[in-house]
Amino acid sequence: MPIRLHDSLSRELRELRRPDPLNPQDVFSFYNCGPTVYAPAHIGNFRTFVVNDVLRRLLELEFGPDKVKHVRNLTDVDDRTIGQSKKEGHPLGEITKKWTNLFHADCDALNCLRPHVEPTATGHIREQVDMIEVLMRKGNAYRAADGSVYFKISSFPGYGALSRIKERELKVTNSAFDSDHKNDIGDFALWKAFKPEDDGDVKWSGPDGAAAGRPGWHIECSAMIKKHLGETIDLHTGGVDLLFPHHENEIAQSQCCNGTTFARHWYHSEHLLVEGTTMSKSKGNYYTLGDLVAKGYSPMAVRYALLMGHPRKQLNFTLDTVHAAEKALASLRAHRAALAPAAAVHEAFAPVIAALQDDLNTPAALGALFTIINRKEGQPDATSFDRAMFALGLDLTAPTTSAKAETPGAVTVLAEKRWAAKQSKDFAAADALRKELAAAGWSMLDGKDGYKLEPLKK
RNA sequence: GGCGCGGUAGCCAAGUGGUAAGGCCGAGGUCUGCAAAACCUCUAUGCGCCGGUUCAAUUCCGGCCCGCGCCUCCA
Repeated sequence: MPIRLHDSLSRELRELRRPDPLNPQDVFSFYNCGPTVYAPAHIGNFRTFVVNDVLRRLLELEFGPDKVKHVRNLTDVDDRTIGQSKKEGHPLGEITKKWTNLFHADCDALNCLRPHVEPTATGHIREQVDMIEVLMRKGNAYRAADGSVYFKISSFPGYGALSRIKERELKVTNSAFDSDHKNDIGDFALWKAFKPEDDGDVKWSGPDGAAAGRPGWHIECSAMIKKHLGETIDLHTGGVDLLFPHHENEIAQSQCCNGTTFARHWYHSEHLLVEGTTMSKSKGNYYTLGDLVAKGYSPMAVRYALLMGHPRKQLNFTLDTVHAAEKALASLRAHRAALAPAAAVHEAFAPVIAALQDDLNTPAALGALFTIINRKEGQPDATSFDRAMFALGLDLTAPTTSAKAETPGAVTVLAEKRWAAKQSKDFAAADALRKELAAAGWSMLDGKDGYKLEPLKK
């Protein structure tokens, strides 16, 4: 069954290209815009990366693990990274390394497969400069008075196709425009001239005829895609917010530079909302993975929660959502353990994969999963179940409560006392101690030969 | 103002021109000193509102109301 995916450019459901099975060199090229490493990524960011991870897994299942090349970049130089570097008083490279490490740890905890290549903007300055020089030679870019280089959108007739920018009335506040050096409000920076007051010591020598400085944001993706995946790629993805201007600008740069179609297929995942609105620190609804883990939720439950909504619809994330996810996951673990190796029904969980192949319908896939599990007749096969788990990226062996909070000594004392009371059948005392533990925020789970302590949720 | 998306049970959320998946919560039950877990059963005569098309609409069309996102560097 082919994978059908919504294409942001044509706005239609289209089949993904299948690599030529007769040509071993032919692989499906997949680029996913990655994070800017200047702060911890929040769960909204991770929604996009988790959705893309499901896509990656689906592509591997469908085409074969060696027939997919997945590239995701790290933006390690821009206003925000430089700003953070100045704020913390550490070199840019040190700052971006720190946040890259956390990003990787979070991705691992969320069971996201590592991309095959994870290029950085600072690692590809030469490639970016090369492209800018080509664009200048071809008349698609010009040098501004301060030595910056801008892309001239009027030189690219196809500009705006992705975002339908021409049909918009730009809400223009001219203040930003006036302080710039561009000829047209829509022109964007390919190369930004060095400004000592803003940029600290971050600069590279620029394209011929331009000042020293650093690349603009959009060019990095164009350059890294060209280097690692080629001039035309099969699939380019990201969050909806990247549609304009980022992806629009990438198309303009790449197509003017290379003279070829940039991406055959575009896919954008929608935003995550928290308690019905966008995340922001001031609203107190801004969550990182670490925040949720600190509240006692497991990363796998967060992943599950992020898959509970259709990727192309805004998903309203609440703590109840993660709680529901945690419970659902526990149920899946129990069912997996009960599956017999010898199965009566093979490929029982194929509908789960089918739902994903139909425009990455993750909530329908999860629904199908439980529908099959709840069926009374027939014993489904574990192999098929595991395949579905792989596609969704749900690792049922992952710890249920990660990074368990330290148990306070006083709580341990109470627990020991209660266990002793229980062993001596003094149930009244045991119950009283259970209440004390609950008051302290802990729950005691009795086992046959011992107990476990868990912090109460929320 | 422009572009786009959405309004389905207490919460989250699929879906279909023929009468509403699934998860959570809740209720009842089995089991267990208690709790937890597990298992069983139940939980939307209705899918924002008003019209229209149709034998039949939550699903198509029109209008209205409400919410959300984007509109130059935010996944």
